[in-house]
Amino acid sequence: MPITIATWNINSIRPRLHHVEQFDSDRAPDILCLQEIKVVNDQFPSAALKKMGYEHLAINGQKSYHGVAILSRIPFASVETRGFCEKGDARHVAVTIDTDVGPIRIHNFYVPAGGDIPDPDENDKFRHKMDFLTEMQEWLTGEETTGAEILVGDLNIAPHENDVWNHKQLLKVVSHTPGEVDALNAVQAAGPWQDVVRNHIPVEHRLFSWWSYRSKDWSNADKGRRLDHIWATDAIADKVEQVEVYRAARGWEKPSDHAPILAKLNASPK
Amino acid sequence: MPITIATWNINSIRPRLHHVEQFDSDRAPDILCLQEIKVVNDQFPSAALKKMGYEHLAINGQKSYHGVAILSRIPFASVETRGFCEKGDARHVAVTIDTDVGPIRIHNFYVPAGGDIPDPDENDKFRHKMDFLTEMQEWLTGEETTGAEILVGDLNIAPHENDVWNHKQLLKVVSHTPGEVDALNAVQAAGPWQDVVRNHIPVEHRLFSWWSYRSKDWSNADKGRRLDHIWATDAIADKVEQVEVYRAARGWEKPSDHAPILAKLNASPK
DNA sequence: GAACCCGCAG
DNA sequence: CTGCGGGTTC
Repeated sequence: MPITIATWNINSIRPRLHHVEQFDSDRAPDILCLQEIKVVNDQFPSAALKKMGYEHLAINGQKSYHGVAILSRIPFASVETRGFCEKGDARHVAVTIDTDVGPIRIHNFYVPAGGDIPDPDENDKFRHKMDFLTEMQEWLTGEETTGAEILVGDLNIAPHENDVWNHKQLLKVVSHTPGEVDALNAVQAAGPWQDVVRNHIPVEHRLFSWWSYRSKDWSNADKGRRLDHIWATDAIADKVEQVEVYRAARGWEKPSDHAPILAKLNASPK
Repeated sequence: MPITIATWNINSIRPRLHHVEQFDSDRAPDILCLQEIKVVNDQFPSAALKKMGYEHLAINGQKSYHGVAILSRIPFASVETRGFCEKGDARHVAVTIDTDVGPIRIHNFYVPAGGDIPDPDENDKFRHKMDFLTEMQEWLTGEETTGAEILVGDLNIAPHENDVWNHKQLLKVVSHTPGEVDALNAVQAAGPWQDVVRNHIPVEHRLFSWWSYRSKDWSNADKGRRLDHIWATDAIADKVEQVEVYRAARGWEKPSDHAPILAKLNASPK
């Protein structure tokens, strides 16, 4: 029995609970990592999600902004959260599950968006994004040695040319600047982690996970970016059998601006 | 073919367009007078309403607050709006239609709510309400001599004992104070106008058109007030065959706090 | 309780 | 464009 892991920036859980239900009934992931839940833990709709079959919840919530959660049908052996940049922002939660190929740790990240101007001196939000990536890289260095790890989330960076609808035009736009891409690559090298989505859908193909609310005919115009990622350490990367961007969710009524991404892992809960 | 005229404080047209559709499919009034549309004319959903059969629209809109409109299946011979209290508030629109009993002018009013404290010295909003009623009375004096007129709207006053759920308790509450009732009676005498709703449903019976959002079990508790009215001049009052408060609308999802009121007029468009 | 605005953030 | 929060009005 494979384990399906999904990641989705839900852009607030409260007006989107029904979207989670729909996604669950369409794809039924075993583990669903959410970002931007925008609620404190007490207001998270835990009861409804447990009813849906997600009996195990790891929530790192926050009022109004950010906030991450991991919903799971599989019990957690452990749960941890980490603060970054001494900010008190809820941007990380991790769980460990026990499987027939050993324990697997799953990190769920929400990297700061970074504001409009890609200059740390002019823009505190961009500085925060870059600092966050540095701290992430330092913390995660040598993860591979601890075993099988998955890292998912809204990393707010589209690294490859075909991760954006127009490479040239976006080189100066926050999310696709060379500085950000370098920083993201440094994080990736720290594990080292493999970009398992791109292992299955090579960089020759365009692939997006986010489309701005501002673009009317989003699907036809397709001015998207791949901001959401699923990574795995070498120890587990070749167990990923299949990946999917569930683009349909972007077309639902009052959607999140992000689509969920899924990875099917050849491993069984133990 | 009788003409059905309805009045409804819709509490913002934008989140309530579907309610108008439902009301139209349930009762199909020929003329629907709305108050508190809360949009400027350009943002009024004219296209959708025309599609619904209301090909003739007289809109006096305003950003955020107030705003009135008359939707009609019957063409207008003329349209007019009037400002009150030199405030620039959009609280009045009138149309004239041609019928087999001659032209009929229909006034649509949204009288100021008046705030919390029923004292013009302490409360500018209450002063504005009282001034508005005085100006209304002066302007409308002798309407009867000009022929057949209908006056509808949210007048924000419940004149009779059985127009509120508890007469004694509401004597000091804005909407049912003796001062307001006197002022409303003075307006009514100015036409003179007949309260055609009370012609058909005598004052011995309780009758409400508004229930606060705050009261949970609104229908059972029934702590309502009759703030919405349909009046007619002597020339036309006896042509009113039937009236109804369409209470069902208050029970719909995300409703207005007001229910629509209808009057069936024994006259035909010409 | 439910609209509106505004400012902030994505 | 769409979310949240805080202030205001009805």
